[in-house]
Amino acid sequence: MTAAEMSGERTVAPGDFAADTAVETIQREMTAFARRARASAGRMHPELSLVSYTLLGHLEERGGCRATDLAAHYALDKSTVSRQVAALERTGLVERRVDPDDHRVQVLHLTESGRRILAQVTESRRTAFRERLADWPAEDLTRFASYLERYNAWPEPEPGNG
Amino acid sequence: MTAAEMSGERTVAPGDFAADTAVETIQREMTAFARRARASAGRMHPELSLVSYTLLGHLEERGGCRATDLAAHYALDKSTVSRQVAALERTGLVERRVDPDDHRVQVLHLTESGRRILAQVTESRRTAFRERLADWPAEDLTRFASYLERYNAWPEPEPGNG
DNA sequence: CATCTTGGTTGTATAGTACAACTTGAAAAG
DNA sequence: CTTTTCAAGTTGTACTATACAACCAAGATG
Repeated sequence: MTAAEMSGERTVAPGDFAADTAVETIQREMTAFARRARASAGRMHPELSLVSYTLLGHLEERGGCRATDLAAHYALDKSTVSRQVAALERTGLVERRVDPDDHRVQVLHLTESGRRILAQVTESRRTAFRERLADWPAEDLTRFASYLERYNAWPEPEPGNG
Repeated sequence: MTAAEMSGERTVAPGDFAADTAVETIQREMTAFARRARASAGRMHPELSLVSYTLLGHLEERGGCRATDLAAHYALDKSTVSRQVAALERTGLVERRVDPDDHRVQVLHLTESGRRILAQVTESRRTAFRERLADWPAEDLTRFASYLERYNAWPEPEPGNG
């Protein structure tokens, strides 16, 4: 056990070598993960890319929203979202309803098919994650989950909209 | 049995709801992170993409290796690596030396410039990560780091070479 | 030598992305 | 009520990362 660990919890300070190497490791591992995730998601579910999956997920969670909201939430350019949504509409997973109060706005909703596919992919992803995490002690899982939430809570700059 | 298990921690079992929601969270947060990482890395360092960065990093770590090794290590198709390396060579960050024992093989090495740029980007990434993790207790950092390593240790299928 | 294997490149196609220019409709300013 | 400004989306264009298939070149094996 390191001195840092023995002395209880401290925040990072210059010269804290254990924390330094931990930061290095986090950086390296997050990078490695990021590099792989897209391709591996694509291989797992050719029918729904990682991006489409997250967009559908947001629609389900929110019960429909505007393209602009998706762009803001996911730090994507509105043109990117426009094309993604167009593709999802073409494949019948999403439908647009013009907001009667503001004809510029198109509120996006999952279709029945969209809901079904999303559920399928969610289930299959869940299975994969479960398998991957099967040997983990429950306490480590909950800690890992909270670390990730905390890590991701950091605000990132947004393109096109920020 | 691990120390964790002895101390009352359990691995995931059906019906363990705390673990279930933790797995959900991990899935959601890893996904969110993966979606953002590339673009955010690109905004941080327009001069060196995430992929190029990791390739250079591997070259530095190994003190030079073959394109095929990079492809295997990063689960990339050899054509992808070929083009990435070609780009890195064009920008003078990498040089190739034909292996005298096997003229098919081109051993890749960082150039001085490559080493310098890599160091710069590493430093700037390190700073960003440090800032982001500044408020974390040291113990959480080391745990998070070890969770990530464990998570990433899971083998993923390789395209083109696997 | 003939064939197989290995390392690498090139042709082609696709997804995802951004930025800039544009359209359309709403809201604010005069 | 115009005119200007703003907001939501779309489209044109370009670029990166990627895969797969077809290929070439050079060793290795029969």
